[in-house]
Amino acid sequence: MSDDALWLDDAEMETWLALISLVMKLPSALDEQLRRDAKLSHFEYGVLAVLERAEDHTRRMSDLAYLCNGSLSRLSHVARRLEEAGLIERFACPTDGRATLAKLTDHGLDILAKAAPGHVALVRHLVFDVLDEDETARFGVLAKRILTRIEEG
Amino acid sequence: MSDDALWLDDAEMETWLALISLVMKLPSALDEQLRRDAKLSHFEYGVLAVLERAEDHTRRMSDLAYLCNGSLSRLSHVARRLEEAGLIERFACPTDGRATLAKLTDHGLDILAKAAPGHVALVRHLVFDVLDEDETARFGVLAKRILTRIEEG
DNA sequence: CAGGAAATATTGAACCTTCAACTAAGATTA
DNA sequence: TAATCTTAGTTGAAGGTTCAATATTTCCTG
Repeated sequence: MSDDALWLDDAEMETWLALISLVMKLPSALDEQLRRDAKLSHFEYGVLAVLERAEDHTRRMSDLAYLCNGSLSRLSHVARRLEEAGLIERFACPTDGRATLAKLTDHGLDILAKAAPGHVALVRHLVFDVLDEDETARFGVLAKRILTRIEEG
Repeated sequence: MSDDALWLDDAEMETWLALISLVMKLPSALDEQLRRDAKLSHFEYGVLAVLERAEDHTRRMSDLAYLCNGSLSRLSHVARRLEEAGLIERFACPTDGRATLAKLTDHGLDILAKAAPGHVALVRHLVFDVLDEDETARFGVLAKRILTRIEEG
């Protein structure tokens, strides 16, 4: 970690304040819409969405946690609630006795399909309606660069 | 809200996944360092940092909540804990009987000063070490544009 | 292959945030 | 100015997340 430059200059501070505000406010905005339209948190929506794209609508808990950007413990609690609500089911992995597989149920797929259009519309409204094609690409590149740093830690 | 384009194209999806991962992982990264070095959450650090820059190290609760990107209720709970820990104090506003003012104590300032270098170093490491001057400016502009949308909602 | 180390997942407790209800004070208006 | 509306803040309960401890299985090593 570079310790030389010990404070942020004005331009850096301006960008940092924008980023940190974005980071703190985007989740609430997404949660609000999903909670209202589908009684799901954004994290729960993410779990369903990842499963929907997975082979046989099934994934290992630990893979799922990674793909959903959450801890395994967090996922485990959420999975219990989703299972109780009948949106997913869990069962032992046949090839690795330690692993648990989570699978999207038909009901879960229904709920996801009902929630998705409103969610996508919001994402488009908040992000892609204000970024042109070029800006979208550049923004993604920079976000990924920061993300890589975070994941290295 | 535009309802026309109902799904994200590949480039948009790529950028969206990067952004949402960033949004979900940055807080934990910041929390971890601050928790370890100063026993503060990032939100608590933000409260102290905003007060430090305020006139007389004092601000109204509602202004503070806005500047910290949190709800007034959240701030109220956090302020109680910070007050119990002696990092801030609260007192009635002399000019508006409804308002409460929060003020950074000397002890709070000490704790903040102890936490700041590590925090800034982490921010620099995660963000500004991987963005040049031009990228920093552009990234800030785009983040602010999205932020504006969120705040309009 | 026995024993220890690492990986996978769950659980309960502690902690934090959100939500809704409530108190109190200032602003508005009839 | 009395009645009402709005603004500011706090609080307790409900719900979600983190952290540490635990159980179980697999992998590795001597």
